[in-house]
Amino acid sequence: MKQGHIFLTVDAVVFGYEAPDNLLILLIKRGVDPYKDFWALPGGFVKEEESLEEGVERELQEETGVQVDYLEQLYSFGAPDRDPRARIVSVSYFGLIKPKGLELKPSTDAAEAQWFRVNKLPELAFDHKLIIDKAISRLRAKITYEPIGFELLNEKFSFSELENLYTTLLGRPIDRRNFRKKILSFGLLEQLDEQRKEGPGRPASLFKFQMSKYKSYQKNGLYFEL
Amino acid sequence: MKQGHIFLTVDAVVFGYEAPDNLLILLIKRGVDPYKDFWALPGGFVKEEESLEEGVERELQEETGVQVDYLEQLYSFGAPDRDPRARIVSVSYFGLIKPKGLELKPSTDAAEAQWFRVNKLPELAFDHKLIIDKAISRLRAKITYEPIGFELLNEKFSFSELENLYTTLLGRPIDRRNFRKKILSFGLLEQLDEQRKEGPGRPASLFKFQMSKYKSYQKNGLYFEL
DNA sequence: TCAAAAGTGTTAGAGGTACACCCATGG
DNA sequence: CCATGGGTGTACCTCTAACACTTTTGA
Repeated sequence: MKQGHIFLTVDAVVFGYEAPDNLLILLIKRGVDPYKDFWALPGGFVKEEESLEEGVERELQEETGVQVDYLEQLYSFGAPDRDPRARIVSVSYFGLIKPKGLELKPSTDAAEAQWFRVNKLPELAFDHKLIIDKAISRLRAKITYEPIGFELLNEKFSFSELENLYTTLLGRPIDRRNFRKKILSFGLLEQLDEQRKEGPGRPASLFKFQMSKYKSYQKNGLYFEL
Repeated sequence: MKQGHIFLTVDAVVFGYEAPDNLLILLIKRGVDPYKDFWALPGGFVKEEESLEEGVERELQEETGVQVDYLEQLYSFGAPDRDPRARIVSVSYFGLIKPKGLELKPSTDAAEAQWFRVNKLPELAFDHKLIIDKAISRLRAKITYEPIGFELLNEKFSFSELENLYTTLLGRPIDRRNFRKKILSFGLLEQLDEQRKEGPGRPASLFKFQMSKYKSYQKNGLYFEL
């Protein structure tokens, strides 16, 4: 089996959402060269017996203590010069995490782990900026045709939270009435007998996304679209 | 730099189209174990100094003699047991080729290279069936929102060729008038002063897809959609 | 009673979908 | 003149997009 020394890592772009308009990304501060003290995506080498997904989840757990609520493969980056040490190909993943999982408990590798606002990112190690840009595009595109936005909200949420999330992600205003109509027309939300009263104003009814219903609809060819 | 021995390959799912209703995939017959004499996707190990794309294109050239007209990354497959020899991660690519490039001239590795109809595929080596299924899904989805179908037709084509292609890929009938109206409404086709007369019937006007126009529209946020 | 956020319907226009006949050519 | 495939227009209906006032609560 011939092959030059090509190494394989996995990296994760994990998004969080902070009401009302902050999209967050989880980064770690590198403790070693190259790019010592630069911020970088969590990730690392895959173990020989674990799947790529298991590798990402393990690295995330080790470096930041978080567990994602949603994970999918994003893209593989393999430019020959992307890492100064050696030829390293990174299979990158795209993760989403609900607000209640946002606390960080870094343990092993990472000197620090921290959430950054997407529009206030620090300078990044390697080609991680490129990876993040791709992840943001994917997120923006994907929320218009798959109901993944719910993975950025807690299980119970109000319509205005959902609306703020979409406004933030799409970067443009949304008509509240049309939005509510459209979302409700999918029949995928369960309205709870519960309201949230915080701050001033009328209390908001809380809803729950019915994932199981979505999955069964999906098989029968239902489409979720904007 | 710790890491178990993980190897990296690239594989390509290359599609061709044969009028009026055959979608083709390019396969090679394996000359060595494991899976000796099974059909498999063209691909192989990446050289240390070449990019992943260069690797795919080189392997394709070596094994089948074809040059793709379109290439994009598909997905990376990395289940620990996908190759019986060792842990091998495959970064798979998705290629399209115009009809005039369909002739095969296998040269180095491959005992044979051959086009197969998608609905008459042989048993495949490794997890290549899985990769192909993913590629077909991607192709089906993508032709509805990006003008990649043109990469499966020669530069000059008639509307009925385009219509047959879409019918084949989508697996459902298309209304000729609505289809023509929609496609023309994008303003991306140039009608040539040329017709094709073959077989019986009225000669068909030929068209050309204006890629450069598409790319400049794209920057200004135009959408191509079904 | 005021401020703040939640909740609610209608209308005009655009776009999608369904549908059938004439045209140009070769044999 | 017949067979074969190419080319064309209209009407309905659905879905989208625009738009403003009332309700509920806490202070």
